[in-house]
Amino acid sequence: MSNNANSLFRPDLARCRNCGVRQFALFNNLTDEDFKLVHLPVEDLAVAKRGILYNAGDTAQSIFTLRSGLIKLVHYLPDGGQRVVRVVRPGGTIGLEALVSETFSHHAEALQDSELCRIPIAVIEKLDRESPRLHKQVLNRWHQAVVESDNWLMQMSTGTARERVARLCLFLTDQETGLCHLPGREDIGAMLGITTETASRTIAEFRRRGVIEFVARNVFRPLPDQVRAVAGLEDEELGAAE
Amino acid sequence: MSNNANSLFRPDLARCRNCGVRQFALFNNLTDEDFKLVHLPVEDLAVAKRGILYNAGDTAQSIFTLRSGLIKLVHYLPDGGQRVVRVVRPGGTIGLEALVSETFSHHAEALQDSELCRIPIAVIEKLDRESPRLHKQVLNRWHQAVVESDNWLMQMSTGTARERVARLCLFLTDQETGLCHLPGREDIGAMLGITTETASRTIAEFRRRGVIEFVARNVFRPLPDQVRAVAGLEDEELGAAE
DNA sequence: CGCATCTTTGAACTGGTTCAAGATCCGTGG
DNA sequence: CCACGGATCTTGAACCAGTTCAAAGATGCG
Repeated sequence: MSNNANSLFRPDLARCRNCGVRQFALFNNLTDEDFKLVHLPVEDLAVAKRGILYNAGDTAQSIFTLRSGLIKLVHYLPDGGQRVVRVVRPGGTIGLEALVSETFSHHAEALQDSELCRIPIAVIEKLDRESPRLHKQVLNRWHQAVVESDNWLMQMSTGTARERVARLCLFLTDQETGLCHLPGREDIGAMLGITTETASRTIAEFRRRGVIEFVARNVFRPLPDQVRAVAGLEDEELGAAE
Repeated sequence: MSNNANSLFRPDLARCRNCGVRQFALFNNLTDEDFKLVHLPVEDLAVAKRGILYNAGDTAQSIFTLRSGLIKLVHYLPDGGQRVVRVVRPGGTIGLEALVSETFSHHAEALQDSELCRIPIAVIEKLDRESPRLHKQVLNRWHQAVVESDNWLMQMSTGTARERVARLCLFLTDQETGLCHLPGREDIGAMLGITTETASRTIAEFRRRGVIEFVARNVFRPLPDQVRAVAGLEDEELGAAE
């Protein structure tokens, strides 16, 4: 909320060009020309695990790019339960609806400690008008959101509990380390449309059958072939955004 | 594919302004100014029930606005089964991905005889560049797609079979007539992630319990309060897009 | 009329839920 | 440093919604 123009936040977009977050970052392919157009502040922002980025209905004046961590977008059900509608990984864009709506339409909560960039919609709107490149980027982002939404439905709401958990493992596996940080069982339930008990049991079974190896609390090393087999896909790619 | 500039299709966008499809139509709030920018053909297009609008992977050179009927967007599963990812009602936009991708990413098939407008992406891109109004519209449409995708997940992939079928009834009920045209049981299954048998049984049960009244083959009159009660919502609105 | 397709219904089976009791983890304060 | 208490995770057993397999009606079309 507070628009502190103080030293806490790195100003300007200059840094964006060298952003560690590869192709994904919203501003990745802008020219110097483009950057000259903007002098509005882009804030660095950290959200701790379990922290709320925003709630549904909050007035929306910024969109966010996720640099590291993991954010879940949630709808609360009439009965008080929750359903995870999508999970955003580093490089993803969060809260695009700010560009067309007064308020956010989900609850955005961190599943892991996360770092983000908060970009005021004024910046986007200006660039959107004046830089064809960014304009295309924005449309792309939106497309991305639809694609991910559809995939989420396919992957996480279709098939047996075993298949879903396996797909979630693949989705959450870091290509670099080959490790998979699972969220709490309750979150898993809300993502897959199953109960926490079933989530727990299924994971236990995977461990017994050697589909995944225990590494640390809620951290596992999936055996790729095994997991894929259980997930019911043999060739499809999953995980790599884009 | 064939760009017949012959008499078969109404040219120009002049008609769009008076389009029967109310607020929803993509070009609803353009000015005369805007319209003057375009002279490219907008084709009328009819697709019969079970007809294919496009397949996943088809080269995408147009987007579509649905004037009447009902279109399902489908993903085929590795095992040959299908999953309905979204259903578009009159006023909705189909194939937006054409604006950012070479190809369509779903299969689009008519659940009922449907009438659409095919709009070449060149038209959209031109207007998008030159008319801020349409530009906003396009973003809005994209937002709409995400919202509908999320809702679809919530409504059709959450809760018991009874709840899902009830929600589908509400979704498909025409406010004008109060009637609900249900698609084939197999389609219902693919929409709700249940088997055709369960779909059939559930509908039969609804009939017995007087939740819906039989009108004609696959046409029912839902008792609104009853259905809502079963759907597990008492106050929420469902159905009215926007 | 006759064949193909779709829908309904039945009955056995099963994956997942539910409810309940332990086990494990973790922060807190003594 | 350890012991306590709350939260989360695991496991068990009974139950039930939904699946599966199979067969009998409908419906529509040439």
